[in-house]
Amino acid sequence: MSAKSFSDIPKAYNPSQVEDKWYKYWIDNGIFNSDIDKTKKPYTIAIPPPNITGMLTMGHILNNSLQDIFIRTKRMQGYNACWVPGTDHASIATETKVTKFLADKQIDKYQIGREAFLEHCQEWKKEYGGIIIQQLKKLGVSCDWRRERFTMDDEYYHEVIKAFVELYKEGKIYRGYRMVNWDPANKSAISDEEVIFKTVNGKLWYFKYPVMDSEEFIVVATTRPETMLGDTGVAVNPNDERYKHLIGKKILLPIADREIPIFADDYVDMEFGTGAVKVTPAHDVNDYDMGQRHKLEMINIFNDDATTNGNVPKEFRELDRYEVRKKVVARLEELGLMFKIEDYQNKVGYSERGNVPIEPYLSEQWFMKMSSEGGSASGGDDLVTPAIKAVQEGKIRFYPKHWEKTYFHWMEGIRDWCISRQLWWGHRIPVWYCVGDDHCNLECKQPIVSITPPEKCPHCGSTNLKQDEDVLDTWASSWLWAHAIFKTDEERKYYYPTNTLVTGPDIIFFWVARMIMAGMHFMKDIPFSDVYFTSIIRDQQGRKMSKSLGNSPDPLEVIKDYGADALRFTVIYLAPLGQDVFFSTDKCELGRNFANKIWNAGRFLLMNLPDRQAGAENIFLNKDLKNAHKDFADEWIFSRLNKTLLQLNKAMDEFEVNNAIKLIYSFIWNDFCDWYVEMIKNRLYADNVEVKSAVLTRAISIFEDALKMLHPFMPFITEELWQLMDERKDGESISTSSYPVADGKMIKDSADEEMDFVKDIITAIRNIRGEMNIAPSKKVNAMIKSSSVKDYQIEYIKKLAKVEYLKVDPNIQKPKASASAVLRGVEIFIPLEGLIDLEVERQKIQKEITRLEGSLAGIDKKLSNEKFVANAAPEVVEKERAKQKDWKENIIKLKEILSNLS
RNA sequence: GGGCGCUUAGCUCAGUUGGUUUAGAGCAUCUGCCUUACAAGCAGAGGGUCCGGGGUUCGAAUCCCUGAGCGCCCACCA
Repeated sequence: MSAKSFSDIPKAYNPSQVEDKWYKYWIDNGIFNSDIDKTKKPYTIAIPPPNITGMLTMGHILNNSLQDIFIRTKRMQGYNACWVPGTDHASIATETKVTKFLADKQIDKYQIGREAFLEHCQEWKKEYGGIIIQQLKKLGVSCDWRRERFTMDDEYYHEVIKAFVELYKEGKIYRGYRMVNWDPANKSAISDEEVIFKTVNGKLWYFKYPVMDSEEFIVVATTRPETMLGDTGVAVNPNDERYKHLIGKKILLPIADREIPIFADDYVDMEFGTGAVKVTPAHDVNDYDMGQRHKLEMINIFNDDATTNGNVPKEFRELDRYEVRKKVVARLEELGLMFKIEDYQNKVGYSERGNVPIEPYLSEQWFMKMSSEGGSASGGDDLVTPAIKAVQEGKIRFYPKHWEKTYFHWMEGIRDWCISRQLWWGHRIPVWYCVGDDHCNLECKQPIVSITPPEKCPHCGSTNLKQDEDVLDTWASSWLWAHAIFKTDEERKYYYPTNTLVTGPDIIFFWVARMIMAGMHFMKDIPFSDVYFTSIIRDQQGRKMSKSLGNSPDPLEVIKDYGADALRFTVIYLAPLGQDVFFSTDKCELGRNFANKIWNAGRFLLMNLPDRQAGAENIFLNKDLKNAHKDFADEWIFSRLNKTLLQLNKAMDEFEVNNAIKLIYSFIWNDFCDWYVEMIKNRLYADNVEVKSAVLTRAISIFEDALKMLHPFMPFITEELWQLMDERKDGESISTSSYPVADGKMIKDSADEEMDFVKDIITAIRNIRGEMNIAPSKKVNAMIKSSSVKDYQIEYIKKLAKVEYLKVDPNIQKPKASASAVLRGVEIFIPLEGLIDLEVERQKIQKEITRLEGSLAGIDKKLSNEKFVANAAPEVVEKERAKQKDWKENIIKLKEILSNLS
């Protein structure tokens, strides 16, 4: 780096010029790369792989900023930091998108067929799949890009298939004809977790079903009239007196003209509706269960797209389910069988991706067994038990902790996972069927499960084999992410388990829980030790930011306007652990302003360096002088620096990242800029050359430490300034510089105390100036009646409070027509002949006396309470006594001032 | 129907195992300033029944009970 001259450095920080330059520098110098290095401890993060359909959202910004903060901090602290990036093929999400994309071009997925469709998907992935990765780079994330993974890479694909075969052999994967959640838009089964329940305003229809051989009707209520075409029974509660006489009788189902039984089942709630339930075993989960219990006929009335099939009367066939609903209702009305219709609010399950109501649907699917028979309590050889234990035993910690409850609750009530999808984009299920020759026997019906395609049927020898058409649920591949991203055993041994997982609580079931299961099962170890659940980013109205609502600002635009550092800072600053965040773009001013503040602090230091500006005074840096010529201000800033570091480490250990950044913010802005920089100016502009060198060297050293502490949060500006602060070698970076280590010995209460005293005096004088509307450019004279103000403190007070002549003397007489303040046993007078309004001053002092007397009364009461003195900790009582004494003295002094005020 | 979280200044939030006391910060508001790092800034000021009601305690924003409001998750009520 060649030194820049001060005149090159603009007054306002301009991020766009800086960010791309340093990102390229980091990549070119391999700063983010990680390889096995047994001399170093690894610190590993596996990125939650964004979908290839994804665009960068504010959620990604928060999530990836956090990961980058963790990984950069550890990298600087000497760990072998490895952040593996990648993307998820997102089976159903991508297939939905590509299908729609093709449909817009009048291309039908089913017409072109599987192979052609998959080619389109690959093309689509090539075109759009990398966008989000490119966008992430703008944020400054320090991933090892050489390690980029995709869930359908060859090695990863193989890993997924291997896991399937393994689990099948262990009996943990099975095939079954079951009722599943059917997405008619995608014509595929989906898992329970992919069903989103929405409250909809619907109706409750009451039908009259005629009881056979009787004049009676039985009235049933339903939210889905169309399913009556598949009814095969009517259920009542066995204890329901109203219907007891009908149990065992039959009903002639209207329209379908089918005879169906009336039976009793405990499931029926007598209070709801009429207490009689129409039962459609093929299209409702509860009805299915009842159907099983009572051996009812199952009549499937729908095709895979939720249109009616041949099992309904002719005129009702091949119609959309909502069309049929209208027709059924109309017909029942015609027949005089409509009893009544009520408005009714109920919850309807929607397909997450298809965004249409799901249909409970009977079909042949693959399932993964989650807990052993009889629940998870009984055994250890299932997937769930070790995963529960890992969290229970604290091997995996959740932040915030309360998510553990949600996790346990779900894990304990877990049901088998439907992992097959009637889709094409994804990992095709490694199962083949013999579709045989003449000599085929019954055994040939057994599926052939194999990692590689079998050549022939092991039973009949036929080579006429057909692979299962289905692909796996996307989460049945991403659940292996934590280990499958590492290709060799050696790498797995070194990097696995990963350390911190940063993800949203919305995928705790989809992904986090299943990754834990996969880790415990396949690796016999946890996949990560800490899980940080991010906040949800909401807009100003409190709505979740989402693509569909269009209320999420484009992060790239925000980065363009405010800078990546400002965006990162703002999002982290606003996001406390476990709380939602209300974000709006203009809040980024917070981060931008902070960046500018740091920028100018750096500028100030740089402009005093001789080699940065021709003709500047000769202040040479001399690292040997870093601790020379220290006074209380220096002691204080070191004390503050080290205290901040300790608090920062603690906050980071507890994943309180927003507290961490607030600590840094406050140290840089309030301590360093507001006070320390102002205080060193006296010495910087004084005569002693060595003192000047010492002061500037020290200030720069402290500033560099602050830059390092800030670097994980705001990587670009800190790199830029760090590079400017000193001559750096080629390839050197703040990213790989050593992180400051806290030194408890540097924390000195005496320095803090002395500084507070001086600050209070300065603030009191500034306060008077403010109230008297004295321009900052105008100096005043001041007197301090005290014996405790030290000579060396006087220059600071004069400088920072803009005092021309400052007289300190324990025997000072208050001059007439002066404003005054009393604090810490010190009286301050500012003579303001002609400027002061005595009445206003009198009121001000009186107000202060009243306030102090109020406080004093409280403390008097407290201290005269024997129980307090007896029970409270001695140091607390001591503190109260000290306060009491201090306030009493102040009151006396103020009263004296008041009486002499003329 | 269960579970979880939240409620503190106009807004967004801090507030450690109860005790620096006058409950803090940023934004917003008001006042004065282009003071030679920074107007994206500096120096000041005002602004609060800590959601309501009980209780424990010498002492509660903080712990317990209870009520209200908001948000989220889970659950098969036709």
